[in-house]
Amino acid sequence: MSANASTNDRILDAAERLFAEEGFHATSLRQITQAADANLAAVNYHFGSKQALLLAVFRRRLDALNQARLERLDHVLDAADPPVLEDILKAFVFPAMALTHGRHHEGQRFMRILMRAFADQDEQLHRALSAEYAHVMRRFADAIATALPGTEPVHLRRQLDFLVGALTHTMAESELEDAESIASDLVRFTAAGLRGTVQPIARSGARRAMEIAR
Amino acid sequence: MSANASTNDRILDAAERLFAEEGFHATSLRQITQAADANLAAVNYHFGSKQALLLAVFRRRLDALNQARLERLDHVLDAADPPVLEDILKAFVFPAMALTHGRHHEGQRFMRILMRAFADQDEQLHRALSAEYAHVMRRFADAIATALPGTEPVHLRRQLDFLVGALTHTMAESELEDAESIASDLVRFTAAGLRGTVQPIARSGARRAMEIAR
DNA sequence: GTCTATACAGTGATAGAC
DNA sequence: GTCTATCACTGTATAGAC
Repeated sequence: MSANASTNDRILDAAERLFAEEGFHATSLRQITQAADANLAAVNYHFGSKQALLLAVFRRRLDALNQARLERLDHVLDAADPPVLEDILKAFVFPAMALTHGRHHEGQRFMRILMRAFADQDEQLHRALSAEYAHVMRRFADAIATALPGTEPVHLRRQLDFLVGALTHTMAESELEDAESIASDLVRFTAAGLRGTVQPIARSGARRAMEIAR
Repeated sequence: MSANASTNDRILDAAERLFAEEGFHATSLRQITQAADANLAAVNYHFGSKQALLLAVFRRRLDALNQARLERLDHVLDAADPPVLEDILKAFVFPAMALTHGRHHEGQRFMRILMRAFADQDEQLHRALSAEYAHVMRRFADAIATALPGTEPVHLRRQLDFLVGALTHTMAESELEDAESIASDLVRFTAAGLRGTVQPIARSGARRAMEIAR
């Protein structure tokens, strides 16, 4: 299958596999190009640098992940109004878990790179990805605000960061046997954390109107 | 001050500073030894490898951090019986935050390396540190179980992992201006998460005895 | 455009002299 | 203990072939 693929794709596939198996820095471009049946210089030609190659590997997976999240979120928002908090959180957590435990072993590998490189490295990659998927975070924050009216936006963004941290850490850490059970725990934990720390905004006209409307 | 220190310490100081400023892989042993006024081969002589040097840098800080955590935990457990959940969580979170925002700028730098290398790299460093400080995690898990009787141990360990993930992610991410406010949010969030997801153990003799004893 | 061969400066590590 | 010299290897850049 990868034999017929373009050089670009063969390099991406080989890089993802090797990064996950050996680690980013432990993998040399010579290993990658050899596995991809390409010339050493092909990496710099197609991607610019080793760092940029890593970014491309990420993007391919994260695009799919975040699209799956948003689609699931849409379904949740269509199903109930106001939406159920737990369902929103599941829409965020479960596609990530599915990625690591799909039938393709690649996904499982991938999340280890994700977790590792999410923190590691050059600041650039991290900031690039954060900015690229900021709109996903905002859509989830908005949805949660709908499910939990009266939430202070600043605190909500922070708490979403708590969730992201817990999720990535757990996924990279756990032995991945009982991933579904862990995901459920995380959703329950986060829902309780959010419900328990709702910061009602200072009483304003809008807030009072909302109370009346209920 | 570092002029009178031993070669070993001068290397550690220089390495910590440079790792934090430039990143681990971006820092060469030649830079470190030059800054430490030592010979290139001194690193391998004193520490064995660049990786082992990083581990030594970590250990020096984490020993202090976890000792501070445990001391504060002791005070909490002495102050009230059963202890207050929030106080236990503060004992875990605040020393970490203080480390990043101490008057010494080193601390702030350090936490960025921590977060980065905690995920990155060789599995070895990560596992080594996890094992080394596992007893700290257990003491906190035990304390929380005391504050929230009826908690299922398995879920508690998981939730502590949620806290660790959220903490490291947030510390590495946040702009560190309002660290204290973030730390408070995290404690409140985690406390709510824990209280909201207490999994009472299946009613057994032990459980019933506990209820009677109260 | 796509790919290749080759060169280059810099890396971590090590063996052996002092 | 410390230092010098040296090694194999790295990511990157470029000139030129198809």
